[in-house]
Amino acid sequence: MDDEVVSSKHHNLEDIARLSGVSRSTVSRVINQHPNVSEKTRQRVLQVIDQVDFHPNLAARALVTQKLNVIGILIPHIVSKVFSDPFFPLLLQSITNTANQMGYSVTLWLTSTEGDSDDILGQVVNHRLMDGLIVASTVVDESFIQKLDERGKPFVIIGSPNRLDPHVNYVDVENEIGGYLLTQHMIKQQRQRIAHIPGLEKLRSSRDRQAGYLRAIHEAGMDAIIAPPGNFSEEGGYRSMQVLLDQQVDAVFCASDIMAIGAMQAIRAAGLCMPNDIAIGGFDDIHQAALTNPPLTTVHQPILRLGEVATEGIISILDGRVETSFHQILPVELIIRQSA
Amino acid sequence: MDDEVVSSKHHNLEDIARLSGVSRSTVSRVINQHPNVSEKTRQRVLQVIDQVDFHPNLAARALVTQKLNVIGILIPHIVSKVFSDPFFPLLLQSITNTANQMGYSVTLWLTSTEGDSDDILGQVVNHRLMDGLIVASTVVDESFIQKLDERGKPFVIIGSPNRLDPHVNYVDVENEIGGYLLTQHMIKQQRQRIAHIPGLEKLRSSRDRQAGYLRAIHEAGMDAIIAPPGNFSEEGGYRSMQVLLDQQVDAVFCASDIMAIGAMQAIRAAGLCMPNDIAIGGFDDIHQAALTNPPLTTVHQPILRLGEVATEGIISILDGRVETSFHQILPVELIIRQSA
DNA sequence: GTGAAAGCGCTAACAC
DNA sequence: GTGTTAGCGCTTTCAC
Repeated sequence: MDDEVVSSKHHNLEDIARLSGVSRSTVSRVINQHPNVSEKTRQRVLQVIDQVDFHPNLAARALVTQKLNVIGILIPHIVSKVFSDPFFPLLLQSITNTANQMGYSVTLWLTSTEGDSDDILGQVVNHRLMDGLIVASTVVDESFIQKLDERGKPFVIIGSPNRLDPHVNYVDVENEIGGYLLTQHMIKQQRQRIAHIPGLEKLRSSRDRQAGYLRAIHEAGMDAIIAPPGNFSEEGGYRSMQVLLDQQVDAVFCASDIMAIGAMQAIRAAGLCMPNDIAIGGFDDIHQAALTNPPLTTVHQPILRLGEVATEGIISILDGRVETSFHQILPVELIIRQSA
Repeated sequence: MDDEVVSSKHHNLEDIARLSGVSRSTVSRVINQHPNVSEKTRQRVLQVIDQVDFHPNLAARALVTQKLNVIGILIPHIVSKVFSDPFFPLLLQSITNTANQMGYSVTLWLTSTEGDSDDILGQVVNHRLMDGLIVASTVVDESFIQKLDERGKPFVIIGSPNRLDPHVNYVDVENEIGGYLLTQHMIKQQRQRIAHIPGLEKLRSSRDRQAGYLRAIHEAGMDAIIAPPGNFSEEGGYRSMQVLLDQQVDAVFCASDIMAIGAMQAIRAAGLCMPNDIAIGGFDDIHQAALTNPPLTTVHQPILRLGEVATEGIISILDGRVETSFHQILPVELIIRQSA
């Protein structure tokens, strides 16, 4: 009857308790590192746990603690398109790594912003298998943010929300300053007609970069030249640049490196030379930016750090280590290479 | 005492039962669509559920059913590097979309294959908040597969495992055939010195594509010319191509489109013309392949379908609708454009 | 420092 | 067709 049956089923606290000659509660205390356990019993229990390779049932724990140690990442985008930009992959990587290191696992939600999105957003908001949420990029409409709020599910936004609600948590980079710095750099280089290729009208990050461009242009008393948005894609950058080629520009600030790469192709296709005929600048400082010909002058944004800060932020909130809302704006840096 | 208290806490089955004047079990039956409920009570209960916006606690359900409706995706890579290729983003998208549609959510694990990987792999294997796992790409060593097996956690591999175990589930594409078709196409075009740029030695998909290349070359009685592996990166393709430029090749089959794009840059930088001087072919048929100059001849692989099949596969297993192991090899297609 | 017992919210076997 | 009841595996008072 006291067989040492090695069943294929998972062990539970009761098993460990029996095998180490203590009660369930004591085993629980050991696992949760409660102080009130004698060193001797702790060792004995730990040894049994190790021996049978026991891992507690997290669903059962969640049922009583009301906490799963799971965060969600929501990317509300037609991702196949956006993923041609390394921004999201890098973000995913830093979020999952940071979360895993802090003992959290990560649930991924990729939704398009159109069509059946309501269903999926509802699915996300009401999903009971997450403690909190990181929302990456803010094409999300206000109603979604409000739904999250009503559900009482903590969340942090990467990128600033369109309407700045003081109690909404977010992490962002200095988009406006980045646009300003790069444009200013072009002005200092005596460029006469400096154009801008925006990303996506409805994205705040895109609008902020454009605002920085405009500030520098106006400070210098120059005329703004704004191309059609390039949708943050290589082809988009190519097409927007084609439009600009008719307008005798001698410098272009693109709202992303990927668009800058597209624009460079258009410039080369037109038989023009960089940076002599046209200077070009990007934003992001993705890996490829250093490998273009000529190497791309751009604004570095700390993508990995963005994910880290967002993750640490949401986890602080979930662990109750932070009560106020937090807004963090990470610094950018002008990287001067040869394209401008 | 019978206050209609609208508390901010979550409702539970008991609440719904009370509000609709039935027992917990009946509510449970309604939610789980059991047949034995009268239409009248069903409607009443559904109305209450809708009214208070009730969503069952999945952790509690999991505790009794032993099933969470969660699958994990494991990508065992230094992802920042691999993600420059749109393969994984597309895969992620199709897996999450398919899973969500089937009522599953998806947990993401990105691990590097080096350093602390043991810890994370252990974390993944022992994580109790997943029913099954999709392992994307097989740099995973045998010991990991064995661990999964021991844990009894069902899994399916995308890409063939290095050692073909008949009871291991996997989904793959016709890598060998793709390599064969493209090489054969170059042979038909009278190319004399056809080289190959492999991806990553330890990846089976890479080796299979190379095997297809070799089969076609040998059938034609030609000499094989194998460049150093390009690591599936654009720079890698560039560098491998530089090596080939010294060897008077007139055609190159690259194991991925991204490497082909890098190779094209090297060819252009050498002042050579495509396809006249050198024909070039890729593998994947990523979006950018149609936009290169000249447009890239390549082998189309159904990436989205790969994710769908893998997801449907693991879910069939989890839902007990399939008892035998399954191996599916999806067809590829030669896409002839202008580069070869 | 340790154990007994209650209960988290749900499902399912069993009674009626 | 519906209600009662016994757990699923864990944490957490409360005794001792």
